[in-house]
Amino acid sequence: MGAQKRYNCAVEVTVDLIGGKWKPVILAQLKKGVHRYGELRRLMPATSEKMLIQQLRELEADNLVERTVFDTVPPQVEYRLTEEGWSLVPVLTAMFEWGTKRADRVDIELPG
Amino acid sequence: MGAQKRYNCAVEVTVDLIGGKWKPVILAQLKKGVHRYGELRRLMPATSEKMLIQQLRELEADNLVERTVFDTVPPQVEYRLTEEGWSLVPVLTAMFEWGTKRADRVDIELPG
DNA sequence: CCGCATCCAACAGGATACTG
DNA sequence: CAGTATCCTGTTGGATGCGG
Repeated sequence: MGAQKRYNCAVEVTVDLIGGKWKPVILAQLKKGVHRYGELRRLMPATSEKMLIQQLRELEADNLVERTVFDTVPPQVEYRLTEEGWSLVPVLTAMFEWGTKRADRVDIELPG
Repeated sequence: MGAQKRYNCAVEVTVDLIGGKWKPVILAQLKKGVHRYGELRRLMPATSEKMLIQQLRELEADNLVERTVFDTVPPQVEYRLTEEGWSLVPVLTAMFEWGTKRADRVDIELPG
């Protein structure tokens, strides 16, 4: 176990886990609260189904997100942050706040 | 001006600018101080010349990094954060600290 | 020393159609 | 509702060699 990969900087570890286009966005949404699959889809309309489910699976494998299935009809699946996921909040918050300020400076429109 | 692209979340703006495998690492290195090109290469041995120069150019174009050329023999080029780049420090710090703790939890070795 | 040019492999990501 | 399966494309990233 451990030591499968070589990192020269702690930042690389973080990038390896939450890098990519969508993971930070998914986590930021889940930071606001538990969400069903369909809710996430609506919150992230630019993401394809494939990417969303794929990234969710990877986040689950890395123990950052927890998936709960309710055996109902119709099916219901909830996603929430794990404790490890919650530990990412400072990163997510910093990214959200910087993005907000940058959007303001460069005149980018953001919803809400 | 502005409004070239559609974002549904402020986090997407940040990912768009400092996403990818190397930009956060480059910025984290420059946060520690001004560095020459060769120094960055040694600090990031896993990066190819092509990627390093390419990412530096993009960071420069986005006004996060400033490039200074000294007309000497041999040539000397310094890279430093711009004011806009410095505004990213909370993000970089959060990523560094989370990576450090995660490495500790999962038993990953980090230099220094 | 600080790059650029070229070629190539791998993977992240997107479009579409289908299923329990 | 919550996914799967398949196919396809663009970007990321690596290797190598050359140039001011």
